[in-house]
Amino acid sequence: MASIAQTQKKPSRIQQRNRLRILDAALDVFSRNGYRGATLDQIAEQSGLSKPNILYYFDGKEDIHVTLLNQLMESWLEPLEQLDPNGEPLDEILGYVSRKVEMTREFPREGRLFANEILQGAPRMGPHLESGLKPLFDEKCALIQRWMDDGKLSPSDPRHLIFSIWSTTQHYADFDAQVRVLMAPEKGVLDGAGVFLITMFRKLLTP
Amino acid sequence: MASIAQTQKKPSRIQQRNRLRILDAALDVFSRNGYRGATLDQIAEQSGLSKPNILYYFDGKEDIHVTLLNQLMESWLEPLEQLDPNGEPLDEILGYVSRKVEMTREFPREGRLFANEILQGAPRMGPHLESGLKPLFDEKCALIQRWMDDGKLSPSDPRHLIFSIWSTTQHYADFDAQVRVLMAPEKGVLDGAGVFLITMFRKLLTP
DNA sequence: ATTATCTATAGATCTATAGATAATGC
DNA sequence: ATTATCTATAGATCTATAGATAATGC
Repeated sequence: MASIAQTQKKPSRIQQRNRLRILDAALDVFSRNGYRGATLDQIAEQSGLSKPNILYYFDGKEDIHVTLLNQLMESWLEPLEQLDPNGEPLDEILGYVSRKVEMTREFPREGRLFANEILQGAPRMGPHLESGLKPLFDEKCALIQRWMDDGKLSPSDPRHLIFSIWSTTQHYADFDAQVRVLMAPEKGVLDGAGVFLITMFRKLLTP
Repeated sequence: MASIAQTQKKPSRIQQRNRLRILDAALDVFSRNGYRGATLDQIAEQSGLSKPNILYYFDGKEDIHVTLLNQLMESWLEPLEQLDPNGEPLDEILGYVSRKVEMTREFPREGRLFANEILQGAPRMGPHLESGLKPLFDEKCALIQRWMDDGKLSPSDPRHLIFSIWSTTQHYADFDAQVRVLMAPEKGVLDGAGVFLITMFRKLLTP
């Protein structure tokens, strides 16, 4: 019962592979059922490992969850970080919208994991939001405000602008069950969404 | 142990009051923790009734949850129903946006309850979405499409338009924990949001 | 020798019920 | 008499650990 979780030898090949399998299975389970709705049994079955074996790789259910959230934060900030102060303002914002739509397409589970966490009041992510997201958010809001002051973008509140980009794009992952019912058997929902959203934000921001 | 839940005598005064207390407490608990994250203990404490007493009024945890979701569906459809085919198109849509912002302000718990349910794949609400929401959604999409065809509104996809109204307004309730971190100690966040969203949708839809 | 996995089970948490007792309305 | 509430606990579900065994790398 030499748990590896708290020691830090270099991880073996098997170890790396199994940790990845567990995290991938856990992402499925946590994003679909929320933290408390998820069970180690589900993660075990989904990953093909036994329950005790999972606890050999991680200190416990919470450890798995926290590991996922930490990874998530990084990939969540990245698209916003790419907003380039030296780029053409309208292109920069519309590019950001595009990237968010693509992330919704590629990482719907991550989006739902995040939504679950925030919906429950961000019990495990609160500090990360303060230390990681807040400074970046403030910086990019200031940048957008400058663009607006310079007349490069039609003026509005940058904070609500960013919120509306986040909410409209994430909607297609987070409320997927509802979108599916309402859009019937259609394919390419996200393509349509992308076109719509680019148009909307272009109209909003063109000076 | 004469449970009242499955019989249908006319409810006494005490009974009505206690059922309301339970439902109000349950709305708190379910909306904050999700279905599986909520416990009867929490609902009992929050409502001031004992756990067995709660099960005297309801058949079980699921019964309470389903009762809440049923009530929710009605109040959720109402603002959309009010879209008036005989009204001035732009005013109608912007009025709808306004009503949704107000609902976010007044019923944040209901919004989060709904978000939780959809996020988990709508296990208990799927049929309701099909039978209740879908027909109304289709009808109003057709109405908006007519307005666009008549040149009263700038053309775009009515379905994505409605999704974007839902997502931007609900965001302030569902992601409240995040909004709070980013908007710091500010008051009147929703007032600012309302102004922003009305402006955005006006620009999008003005022909 | 060390790393990885398994069986069995302890211990905590939760939903729900049994059965008795108190409160209320004719 | 009926309605409402309480105590006590059964039974299910879950996380986590103990302790033994199998697989792997020098």
